[in-house]
Amino acid sequence: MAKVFEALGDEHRQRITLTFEPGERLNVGQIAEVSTLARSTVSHHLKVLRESGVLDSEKVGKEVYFWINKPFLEGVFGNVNDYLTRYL
Amino acid sequence: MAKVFEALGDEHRQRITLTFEPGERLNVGQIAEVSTLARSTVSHHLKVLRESGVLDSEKVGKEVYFWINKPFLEGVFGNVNDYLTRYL
DNA sequence: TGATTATATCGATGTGTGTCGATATGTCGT
DNA sequence: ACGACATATCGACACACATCGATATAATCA
Repeated sequence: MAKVFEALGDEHRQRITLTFEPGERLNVGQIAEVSTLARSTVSHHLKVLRESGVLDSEKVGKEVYFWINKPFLEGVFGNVNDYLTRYL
Repeated sequence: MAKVFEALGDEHRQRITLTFEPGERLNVGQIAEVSTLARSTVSHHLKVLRESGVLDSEKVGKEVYFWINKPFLEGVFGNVNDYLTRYL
């Protein structure tokens, strides 16, 4: 959960995360297209986001598809909200 | 709101934030005592946290007291939760 | 098998930022 | 006014990390 803040603390990774529309799956190339960064750099950020749990990924053929790990994020930010509401 | 993630993306700033007990107000010295960092470094992190909105502060005499900006955080993470629930 | 495409990794570079000690600013008490 | 204390700012340094091009790995197709 500390890693989530660390991952989303980067401007580019925030932008990448918000690129996904509901239920959408995108591969590295598609994300790199709408980004100003090099493909290798995008690949690096996607790795960070996946390792933090924000994104999940699956290899399909030669492409790797990423998507928002919604259940995980709901859990994390649910905890944050619980903490805040308990915090009188 | 991007700044909140940026502020909480740092390990030390997370620790500082969690140091506060409900309703508690702490000055720089008190936080520096329970931290391994130098006072000037703690002061720097507190500045980042205040500028992001996570903390609020007030000068009382020669000391500056900080506390969790709970309404602000509730708003921010409320938005995050709204976004997640709308995100089917 | 060889060529092409998609992605990841590697190596190098530059920049940002965390860190500290020292100094400056501001406040209280004497 | 002066000294003591709390905090902020400054200057310098070190290190982490973002970035890129080039190379490596993997998969599809001819």
